[in-house]
Amino acid sequence: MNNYSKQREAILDVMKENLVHPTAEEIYQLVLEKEPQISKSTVYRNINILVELGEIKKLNMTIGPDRYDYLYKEHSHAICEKCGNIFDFYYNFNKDEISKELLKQIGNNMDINSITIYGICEDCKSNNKK
Amino acid sequence: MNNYSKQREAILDVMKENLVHPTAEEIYQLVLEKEPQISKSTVYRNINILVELGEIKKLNMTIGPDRYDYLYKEHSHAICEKCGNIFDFYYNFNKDEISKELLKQIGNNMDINSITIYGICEDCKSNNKK
DNA sequence: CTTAAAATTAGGAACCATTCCTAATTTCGG
DNA sequence: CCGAAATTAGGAATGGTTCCTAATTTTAAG
Repeated sequence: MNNYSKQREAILDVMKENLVHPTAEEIYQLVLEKEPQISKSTVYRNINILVELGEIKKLNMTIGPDRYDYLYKEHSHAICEKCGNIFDFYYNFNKDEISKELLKQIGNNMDINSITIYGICEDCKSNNKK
Repeated sequence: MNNYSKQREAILDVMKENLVHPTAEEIYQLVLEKEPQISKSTVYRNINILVELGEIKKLNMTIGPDRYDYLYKEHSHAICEKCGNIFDFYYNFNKDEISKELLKQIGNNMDINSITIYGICEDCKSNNKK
């Protein structure tokens, strides 16, 4: 099972130890502490491989660079479109019913990977300097 | 009310006429037909202004450049993380209950703007050349 | 109208995040 | 071991987007 390169292992370790939705750059900085010679392209390449393998999840941001999440436990995300803050939360979406609706409406039997809430957080509502 | 520049009007018109989730580049190409001298920076700047004003919505993609949607009617999106296809659909998410859960779990009274499903579409499941 | 201030523009440079390229190194299977 | 396959470091290249500037357009007031 452990047939990853040590660089890829180090990246996955960083993700497990930092459940804070880091950007690729932040992952790179953290991995540097374990593997000081690692290159940024290796980090990007392995992040993509880990996403492809389903080990980590890419979070699609409205602002700023993409972020990544280690899936220690199933959860959803609520993302503030103004400040980019990501909140983990649990909600029992009725995926079966949503799947059925999708099939009915779009004629496509999708596999649902995740459900994300986009909105405006409390701070951004009150700090509304516009 | 019509105190938009003609360039901004043209962009909004293009969005109303093309409910196909275009990228910024595609919007630029379409607007060129109406305003042949428009520059790409004007398109980007006005897209951002229209998003800020809530006239159009930015869709956060797992792959490829961001896409935009004119909100002719409230709907949700199901996005394929592999091919980037976007499907419009209607589902009566219980936003009040979700809001309450968010407040309880993350202690933040967010305004929910949209709920997006990320998954793998039927085609990408069967065309799985991996 | 005239005019000054404010907003917007075109065009291109700059920027940032990410991917691609290459030659060298490491890992894997037999 | 040994050859093939995978991975790496490092840097160049790319793509998408934002920023800068001087010129133009729009707006509001007189």
